[in-house]
Order: sequence, then structure tokens, then C-alpha cells
Amino acid sequence: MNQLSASQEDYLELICNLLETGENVKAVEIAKKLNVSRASVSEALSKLAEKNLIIYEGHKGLTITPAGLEKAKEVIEKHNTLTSFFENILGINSELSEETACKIEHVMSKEVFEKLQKFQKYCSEHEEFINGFKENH
Amino acid sequence: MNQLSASQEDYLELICNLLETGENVKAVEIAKKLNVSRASVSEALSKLAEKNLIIYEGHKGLTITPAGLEKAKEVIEKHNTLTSFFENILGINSELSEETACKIEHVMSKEVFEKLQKFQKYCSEHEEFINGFKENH
DNA sequence: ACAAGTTGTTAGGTTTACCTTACAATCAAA
DNA sequence: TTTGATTGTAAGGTAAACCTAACAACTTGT
Repeated sequence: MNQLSASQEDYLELICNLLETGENVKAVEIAKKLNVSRASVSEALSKLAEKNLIIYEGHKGLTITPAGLEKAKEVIEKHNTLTSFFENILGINSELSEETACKIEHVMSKEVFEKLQKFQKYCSEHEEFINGFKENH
Repeated sequence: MNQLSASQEDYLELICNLLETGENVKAVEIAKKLNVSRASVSEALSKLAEKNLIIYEGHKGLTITPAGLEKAKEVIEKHNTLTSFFENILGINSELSEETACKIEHVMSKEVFEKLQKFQKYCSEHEEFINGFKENH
């Protein structure tokens, strides 16, 4: 029912990351980081607020709700797992790993995510296997 | 310059697959397989034709150009590699593997794709490693 | 060969996520 | 405290990808 679009997930993810740095988060900041206009951010934040994922009061401030935080954490966890898979297992440079993770995190089901996470754990318990791959590529 | 959207890649991919089965491909068929209206297919095919990826003459028939075929093959190869990764390495059921591959194939760069392909080859040369993973998950 | 069904197209609408421009609200520094 | 810069919002617009409804163009069965 309350499915978020890829774009909305991106906003939420960034908001959560910015909040964790402790600063108070401004729309103009989000606009810069996501490379969109202030107007687009304004609209997007209104929609997230409507869905009760954030509390947004313009100049007054922006905070995330428990529901928003939960969703954001899910996305961020997918993001991190993917980034780490590309970087540490496939050996892709960190920028491209990040970029690719950003796109895929929105289209990967929980089931696939969990399997990937387990696979990664399994790989980290078999370093020699991964090193063998990296050496030849 | 001639970047295709995810949706256009889907159309092209399907057209290529249908053509390979030998039948002559109809818009109504595409509509059914992609779960969209005939009208949407009509529009989409016009755009692919404009970009010289297919030759489309309505009732007369539909064929793919060399440029279109090249692009389609790229997408299909990504699709297959991804599907096989999910299915044979992560051990995800074939339906979900397909579904996930369909979404990711549009957002994965050539570089990531090639690394994944190599990783997969490496894995297939180390069956015991993959079996070890599958046994525990 | 032609009526009925199938297939393709056109016109007009919707939604999402952007945009620019203009204006309103707030903040901060003199 | 007022003014200038920054930040947020509203209005109106675009583009992509979809939709339905109506119509046109084909095909096929008799």
C-alpha cells in the first residue's frame, strides 16, 4: 500500500544519512546532494511527510519518524551490502560500486538481499577463494 | 546520445527473443507479454523505429536492424548472466531470479557486467565452494 | 467477397518526477 | 531593525510511459 518509488527511497536514505551526522537537515542541502532543484525537494518532502515518513516544517526543521527510519535503514542496509559486494568481492572501484548500488537497492527484494548478504558472509569466511578471484582479474 | 530507457530496452529485448523463435512478431503479442496496452506498444515501437533499432510497418511486419540486434544482444547477455548468478550461485528460485535480472539489467554498466561474468566463470571452476554455500542456505 | 473479429493507431488523459520563474519567508550582519 | 542573501513554496510547464475509447486497417471463415 505504501510502496515508495525509487526516488522517494533516495530522498529518505539521504535524509537519514544527513540526520546521523547530527546537523539539522535543510532542503537546499538535499537538493545539492541529489542534484535536483529546491522546488523538486520541496514537493518530494511534502509527499514523504504525507506518508508519515518524515516530519517536515519548512524552515523549522526536518525529522524522520520511526516508520521512516525503519524504511531508510532497510534501504541503507541494501545499499551497503551491494556496495560491499561490488567492491570487496567483484573488485570494482568504490565510486562505481556506490553508483551501481544506488540503482539496484531500489529493485532488489528482501529475499534476494538476504541471500546476497549470506553469500557475502560465506565469502568473507573463505578469503582465499576471493583472493584467488581478485588475483586473476 | 542514443541511450535507451529501461522500458525501451525491455521492448527491444522481447522483440529479439520473439524473432528468434521464428514467428513473425505482432504488437499484440508484445502487449500481452509485457502486460501493457496495444496503444502503448504502438507508441513504443514508433520510437524504436525512429531510433533505427527496428523496422516497423504495422500489420506488414516487424524486424530488427543490425544496430537494434546489437543492443538487444547486450541486454540479453546481461539478463542471462544476472539470472544465472541469482539462480546458480545465490540459489534463488528461477522465477525471482528472472524477475530481478529484468530490473537490474537496465542499470548495470558494462564494467560491472564483465566483472560479474568473470566471477561467475571463476565460481563454476570452483564448484565445491558454491556447493558449500548452497548446503548451508 | 464480405461480415465479424482481430490488430494497430489516434486522441486525449493520468501520474511521476523533474524543471524554471517568481514570490514569500526566514536569517544574519551591519 | 532593516536590508540583503538564503531558503522554501507555488504556479505552470515538460517528458516518459502508461491508460481508455474510438476508429481504421487488416484477416479470415463461410
